[in-house]
Amino acid sequence: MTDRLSDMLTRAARLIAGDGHSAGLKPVQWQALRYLGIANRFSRTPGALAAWLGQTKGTVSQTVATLERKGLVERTGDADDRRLVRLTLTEAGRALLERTPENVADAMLAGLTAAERAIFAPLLAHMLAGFLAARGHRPFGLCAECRHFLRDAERGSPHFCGLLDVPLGREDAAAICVEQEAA
Amino acid sequence: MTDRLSDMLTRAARLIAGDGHSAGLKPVQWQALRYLGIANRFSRTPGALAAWLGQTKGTVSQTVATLERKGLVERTGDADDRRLVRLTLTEAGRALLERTPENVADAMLAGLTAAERAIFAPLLAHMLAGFLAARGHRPFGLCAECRHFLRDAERGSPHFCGLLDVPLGREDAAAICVEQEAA
DNA sequence: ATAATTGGTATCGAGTCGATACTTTAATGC
DNA sequence: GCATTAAAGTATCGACTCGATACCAATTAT
Repeated sequence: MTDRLSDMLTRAARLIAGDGHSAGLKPVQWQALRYLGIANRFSRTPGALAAWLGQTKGTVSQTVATLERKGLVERTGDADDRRLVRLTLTEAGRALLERTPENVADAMLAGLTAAERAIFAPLLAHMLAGFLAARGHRPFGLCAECRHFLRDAERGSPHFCGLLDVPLGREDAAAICVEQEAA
Repeated sequence: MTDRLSDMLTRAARLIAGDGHSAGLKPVQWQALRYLGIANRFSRTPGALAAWLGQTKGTVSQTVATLERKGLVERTGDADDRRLVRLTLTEAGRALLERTPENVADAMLAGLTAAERAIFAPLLAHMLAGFLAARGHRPFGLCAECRHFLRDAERGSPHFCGLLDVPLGREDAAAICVEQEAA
């Protein structure tokens, strides 16, 4: 029997994932760029990006190289763990990201009313989280919703990460993290 | 402000659309194959496939060529309109399709209860249909749910297509059609 | 210390993908 | 009827994707 829901979902997915051939970039490159715009500083590495995109390290390495060649992303080595590569959006990258043209995902969501979105969002979240957990992939949630997140730490910085033992700025807390585990 | 729903949707889309690297095929090839398994005979052409996948004719032409080279699909010219190319799954193609391994879209949907799916399906349908209409793309619905569909035609065949002026078998009626317009 | 693990890169080959240009066949306009 | 326009496909190109394999360097386990 033909599963219409599955086919519909797959088609929608293709339309969304295949979107982004403007400005001389490819869909994955846009997604990488967008990820770097919403990930906190611990998560802006090739490895985390690979986990987010569901690709191999090798593939991501090339995508990052291309973005660097285009002057949109910068790689810098980490002083503490010298295996790590930190990725940063350049000014050009950030600028490009800000004037992103129409986006298929957003266009689709725009067709839903606020009420419908309020029903849709948790369903999608549940579906995605269940899948990721079943496959042993990282969920990538908001830092502030993590069980290692310590709100209003006493010292300097407003918050604190109990896992990495590191102070968290306001931007970090509002961003996505590879290490996130739901509270 | 970061739109978490949009990012979540995009990630899910990538995971689904990027799935299908088994059996020496690529994701698009699987999707093309699957489409040919659910499309009625009027819709099994390169053009309709391009519309379904949201790609250009040129790209699809190559994908089809690859599938033909692999012996999974056959092209035959149409006698009436000699511009048309009819695509047919070969035995090998059909067999491969039947023992398809785990599918990300299905795996995700499996995480929902029947009740959740019953809420999710119409939302997704609404979202997708709205987007397609806004962009002037074909919706691709069930033949039997088309406004040109005439149930229980008097003569030989069970049903009839008022648009193409052609009798419809039971399989056609239960399949997806490029020409479909909701009743 | 030595092994195992982790984070990344290099290279390869098949394939994707849009863009452009082109061919053949059908429909449309006088 | 015949010229024009439109439609369906294909050919070719160039940049890029993508997994696979192999590899290196730094870190962590034993």
